[in-house]
Amino acid sequence: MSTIEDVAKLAGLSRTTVSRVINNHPYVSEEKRKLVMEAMERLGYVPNSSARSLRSQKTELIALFVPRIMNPFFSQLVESMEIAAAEHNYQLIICQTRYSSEKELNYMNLLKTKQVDGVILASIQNDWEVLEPFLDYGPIVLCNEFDEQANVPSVMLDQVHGGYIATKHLLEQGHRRIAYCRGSTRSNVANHREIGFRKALSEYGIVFDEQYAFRDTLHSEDGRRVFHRMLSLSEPPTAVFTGSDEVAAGIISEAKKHGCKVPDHLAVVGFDNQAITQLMEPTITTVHQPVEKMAQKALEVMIEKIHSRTYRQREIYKFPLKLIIRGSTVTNKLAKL
Amino acid sequence: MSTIEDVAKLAGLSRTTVSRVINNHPYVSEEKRKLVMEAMERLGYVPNSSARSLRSQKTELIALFVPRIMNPFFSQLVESMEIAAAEHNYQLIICQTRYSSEKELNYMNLLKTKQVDGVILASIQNDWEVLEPFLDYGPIVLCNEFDEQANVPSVMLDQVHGGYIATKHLLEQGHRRIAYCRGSTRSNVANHREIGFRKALSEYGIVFDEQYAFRDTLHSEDGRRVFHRMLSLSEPPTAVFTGSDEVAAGIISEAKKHGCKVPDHLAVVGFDNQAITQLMEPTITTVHQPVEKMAQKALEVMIEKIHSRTYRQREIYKFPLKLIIRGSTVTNKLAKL
DNA sequence: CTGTTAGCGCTTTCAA
DNA sequence: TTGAAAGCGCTAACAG
Repeated sequence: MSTIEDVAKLAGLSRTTVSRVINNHPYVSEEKRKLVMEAMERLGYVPNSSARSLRSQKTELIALFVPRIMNPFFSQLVESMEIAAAEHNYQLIICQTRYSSEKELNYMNLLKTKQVDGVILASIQNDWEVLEPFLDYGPIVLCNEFDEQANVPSVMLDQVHGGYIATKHLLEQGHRRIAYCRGSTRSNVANHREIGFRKALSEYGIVFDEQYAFRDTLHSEDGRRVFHRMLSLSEPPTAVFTGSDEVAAGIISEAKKHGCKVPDHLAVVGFDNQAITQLMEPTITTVHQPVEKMAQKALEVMIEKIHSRTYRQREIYKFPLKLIIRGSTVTNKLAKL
Repeated sequence: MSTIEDVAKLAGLSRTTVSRVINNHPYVSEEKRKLVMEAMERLGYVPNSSARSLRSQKTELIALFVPRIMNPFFSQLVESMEIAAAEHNYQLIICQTRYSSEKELNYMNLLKTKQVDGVILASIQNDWEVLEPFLDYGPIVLCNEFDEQANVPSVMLDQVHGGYIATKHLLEQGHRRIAYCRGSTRSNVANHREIGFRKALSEYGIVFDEQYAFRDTLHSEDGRRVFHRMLSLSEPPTAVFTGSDEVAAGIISEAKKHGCKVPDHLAVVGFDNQAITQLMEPTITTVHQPVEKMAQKALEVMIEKIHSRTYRQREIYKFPLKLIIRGSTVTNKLAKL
């Protein structure tokens, strides 16, 4: 394991000069540069990153917080973020909070102990006042999630609009009794979608009926459960807006199993535009989210913050969502038009 | 940003004593320990991890190489591995090779530069002789993947058996013209499955017909493509064994679209037991892989290697696979028995 | 253009 | 049971 000292000796120069070559500093003669390069080559020298970090107070590491990776939305976010990070010579440390505020808080220590240069939160499990003090130690950027109180940059999607266009689509198809499935109760993403949902309803003079609301639906199994609960209502809904394609797929699968036709008896809208939407029968109407763009932007903003060292500034970057109409809300004939 | 020095001063003690308290060393009087704890508390002190790493030559970081995260199999692997790592107080750095040997090689420098304590390869893009020299810098453990040449631990699944039981199941259903879809051409995982596939065929006296082989099938779109290519054969297969549930789902979706009944006209076996297998209609017969167990074991082995510092030792840990029979290979009536 | 020197914050001998 | 001091490998004033 050779050090900068070894290289310096072999090249017959000082550590400083070697360091200058490594970091592409100016004021090194071409001659000495060559000497250093050769010595590095001969020794198979690579700078020790702990030493570098200690000295420069930079780790080139960013922590990304997600509830869990298996959720396809977050898989995609992690994938896009890792690619973006690599392009900027940063590495990504993955932290799964598993929806636990305790775990989240624990992972926040990565910032305090200087293990990472910054934290990107794609999920928030604690109140902002709990997280805020960590800004003393490094930048925090919100990605996908959003918090009213947070005095940091947020890169997000227009979830209000997402909820709105999905619901409006169902209303335009003539539906009036529309059920609503959302994920985590504390997420602002879900809150915003609900606002859009209600806005569309109210434009059609419909008052939202709480019996049609289902909270904490995350997986296909939840969808199956919801289907049965909807059926058991005195006036079952004719359409349902869900917060995820998996839930939508669960509802559709269970509906078909019980002879309930989609979309004729029950129209279903998903969210995320995952692969499954094109594999189910009928294919699933859904809302496409520009995850890749969001991830890239969040990473750029993070890097900018790391350099500028101004962490407590609220900035909002919002990307649009797009409704993709497929078979689960319109009959095949129409879908093919 | 307080340092160990600040704590020492406030407590009226030496850095050494503070360090002893931090690291739970013996020979610290209860009285001084309290003093130190209080001082740390008052200052909100947390040890700087770069300094620690530099001094102790440990980062508590492990790099996990995967081709890409979006693939549900690897999502699950990453998820399980992160949980296992967290339990052992290690963090995971994610490296997506995107099937590129160059990117893989580039990421290997994390080991050389001491940014991580070890590398877990869940995918191999370079010949072993290229990777081997990195063992001078730290441990490498193979997880899921396997290489004949590699003189390091491998934690793997019995893919030969997986290919065998899946194929045997199809043979038992009476199929004789069985097509075969596999993923990446250089993966040993796929090679092993193919060995199992051929073994089952030969037990039934069938010589594998290369026209039934489809390579590099990864996504549902590939499945759709394969379906059409199978149809165009003079003697189309009556069953197909695939290397992934996504490909299987693509085949099934396309088959249904063209009035081909599954499993009556075409039986399909997937691999991975992903969520989609229970959502498709028919549900998909597949092979379950104990990903979580494998991930845990790989992590344990890695930690053991980090401590023992003996990296060049071949050890094989193999976990069994299980066939899960569903609707895509047996008619509904039978499936319900 | 190059070298000397002083740390970054921590752990660990060694001596008391 | 405690502390002084050395040094992990690197970068960046500063001086020349």
